[in-house]
Amino acid sequence: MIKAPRGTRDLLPPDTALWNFVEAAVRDVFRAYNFQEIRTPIFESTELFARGVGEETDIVAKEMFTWEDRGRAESDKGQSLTLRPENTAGVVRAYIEHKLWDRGLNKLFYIGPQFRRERPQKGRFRQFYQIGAEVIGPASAGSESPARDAEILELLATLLDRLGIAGWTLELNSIGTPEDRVKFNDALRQALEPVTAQMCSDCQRRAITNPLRVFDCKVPEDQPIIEKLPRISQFLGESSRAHFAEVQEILKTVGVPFTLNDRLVRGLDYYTRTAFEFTHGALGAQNAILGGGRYDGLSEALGGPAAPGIGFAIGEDRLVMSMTESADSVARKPDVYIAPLGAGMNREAARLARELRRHDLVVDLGDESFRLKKSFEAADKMGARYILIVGENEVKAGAFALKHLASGEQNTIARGELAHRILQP
RNA sequence: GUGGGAAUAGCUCAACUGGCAGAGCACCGGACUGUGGCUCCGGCGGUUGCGGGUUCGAUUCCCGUUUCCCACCCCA
Repeated sequence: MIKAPRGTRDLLPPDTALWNFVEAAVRDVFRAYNFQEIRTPIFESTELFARGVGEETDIVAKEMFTWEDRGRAESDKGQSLTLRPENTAGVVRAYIEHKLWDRGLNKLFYIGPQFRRERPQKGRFRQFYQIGAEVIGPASAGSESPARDAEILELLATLLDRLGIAGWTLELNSIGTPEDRVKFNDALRQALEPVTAQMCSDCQRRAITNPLRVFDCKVPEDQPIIEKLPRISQFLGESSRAHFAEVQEILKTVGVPFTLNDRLVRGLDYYTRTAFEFTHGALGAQNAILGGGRYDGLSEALGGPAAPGIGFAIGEDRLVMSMTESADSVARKPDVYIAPLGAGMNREAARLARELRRHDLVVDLGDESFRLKKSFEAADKMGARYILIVGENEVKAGAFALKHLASGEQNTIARGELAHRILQP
């Protein structure tokens, strides 16, 4: 039997109803904040991710689905393409390619699949779905303002609350400008030098390759050492410090709770200043439900003009997992199930179904070969509100037996009255 | 990529130290000719993930492999 490839899965009904419910709510919230949708290709030049996300990141170094395209001619080498492992780089590429700075501040959102060649576990898939947004534009359009950071965070709090996700935590940090980070990195390396030997093997490796990641260490024995290391907050320049303070002030003003976490670092190279993560307890080790931050230098790194930006990506799979809403409760059930009874009744049923559907009713129907009992069982199973019996007697009389399944109340209703009657709750 | 656990009917799970592969739910039919849910009766459903090995005999033991789960790495 051919199965879905490792780390991929089918989303089946009724789960798809829950996904659509989430996406509809998301679109609704984005609309309120004047975000507009963007759709970028599902694969891009490998170079985009190498330059945008960073050669040294795990994502680029070992988690991409990459292949060599064929050239136009036999002799052409063809270019290296990659299934997108995230969507920010693609959006910024589109920003540059279509000169979107002419539109001032761009507030864009996307919903779609991303691909990473990781080992699957709970809440982690090789094809997973992200809901994300990017606010990007020239600084003159206000793209750099702490008001944008706060707006994004407030939007996210609104969205999670709206979806009924209880118990989320917003963790917030500023990782400064690249210049701030250079100073911090130097200090960190200096502080680590004498103590590295006492730390776990992972930390010894991190101390050399990416000292920031030492803060991710979960080994208990290392914690006292880590506690004494310098923090990024001590190295923030005046502008980063003021920017971060204002973000916090706005959040307090609008009443979005957050906790400062100066050990929060982001894995992608393009992040600057504000960095954040929303976590949820019900997700096991993959407790990050969404993450994001500022990327003021990304556009330039991709060969575009200066275009500060901030964005986030929600793991839709994880978001759905942390919801308490059941898929069944959000699925729209048929208003009426039509039961044709006896030879020739499929035609009458089809005519009635067409009429009722024009009134925006959800209509399903059986088959004239079904015994009535079977039609009732089918109507019950799909959760229909009414069953409408279409037999010879009804057609002759021009009035039909309409039964409310929950109450058992049954009436004979004239054809012209049916839609009106069913529309009532 | 590293370490550990698991895989038996559509789903959730049984099957003693190796001895005829089962239950509940679901599905189909009947009891009940045009009236459902409840009940009762019957039926369908399996290469025990896949491939090898040991054995008279393997769901059970061994090896390999695939997938899932848990953790690490990292991230959404």
